[in-house]
Amino acid sequence: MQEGFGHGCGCHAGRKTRWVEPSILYMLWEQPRHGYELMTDLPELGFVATQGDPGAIYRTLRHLEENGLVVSQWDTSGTGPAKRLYTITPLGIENLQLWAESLRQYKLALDAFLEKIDKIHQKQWSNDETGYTL
Amino acid sequence: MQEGFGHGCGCHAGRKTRWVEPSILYMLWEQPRHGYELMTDLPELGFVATQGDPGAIYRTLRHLEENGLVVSQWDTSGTGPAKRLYTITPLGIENLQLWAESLRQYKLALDAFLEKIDKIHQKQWSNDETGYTL
DNA sequence: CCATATATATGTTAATTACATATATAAGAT
DNA sequence: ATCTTATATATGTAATTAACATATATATGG
Repeated sequence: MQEGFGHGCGCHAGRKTRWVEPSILYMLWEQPRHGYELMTDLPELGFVATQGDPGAIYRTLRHLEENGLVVSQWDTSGTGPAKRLYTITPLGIENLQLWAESLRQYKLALDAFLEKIDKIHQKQWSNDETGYTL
Repeated sequence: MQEGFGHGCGCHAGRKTRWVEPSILYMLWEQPRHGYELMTDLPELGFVATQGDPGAIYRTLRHLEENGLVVSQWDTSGTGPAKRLYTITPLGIENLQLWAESLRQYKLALDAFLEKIDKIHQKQWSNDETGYTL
């Protein structure tokens, strides 16, 4: 099936853009962390909901490390199994700034679109040419 | 290869979220149009860049029609080959309003994230603990 | 020694993006 | 006549992301 929609009627209910990559970079820019910490703390960022999707975290971290945007070292202190402590690199910070720029551009487009889309309600209630109601 | 990135260094340069579906629904809410018109006019919306990607338009239109959000009729008037004229349905308008809501939620998260991410520049220039410069 | 919390990692499917190309009709130029 | 161009719709496919499920391993507490 090709849904990702909700009510079986084809209506929109849940496409998401989580921006996992810039979110992780930002958290690591604040301070070095390990994967599990990122997984639990990212939702607090208010931007990504990665709870129950640890795959997104660890795959992204490995991708970032392959490209030199973060580095990791094993941390055997503390309780529980060994953890990788990830640290952002200078290249990673540059990359995060690129993300910031492109997200700002993105915001401009989104704001413009929302302003247009706001007209729907107005017209819908004031001028019902179509003859159907919601 | 797994890039989609720019400089061969793994840095961000181009992930896009075009929101083709709500954009098409909005254009059809303004007035009935045919596919080619959508393809050429959508970039003016400032949100999607679908020039050179007609596939996105026609596949989305068929998907929308399958789910009853738009209907089409052949238009043989005018010059050139016959064209399908697409019209949004009441269900499509409801769907567009769902999109509007979720995009507004999305905007809130994006704004919050951008506010945080703005701190990068400040800290980078004022307090260079790391010892490297950009 | 068993359940639980911590921690990392892999696998799979679906959806979207991005790009390329195929098909067909009509108008205008040579 | 036919060649090029503009119009118009449609299909194919690879790459990326999202979404979900599951596997592996270590330490702690009962």
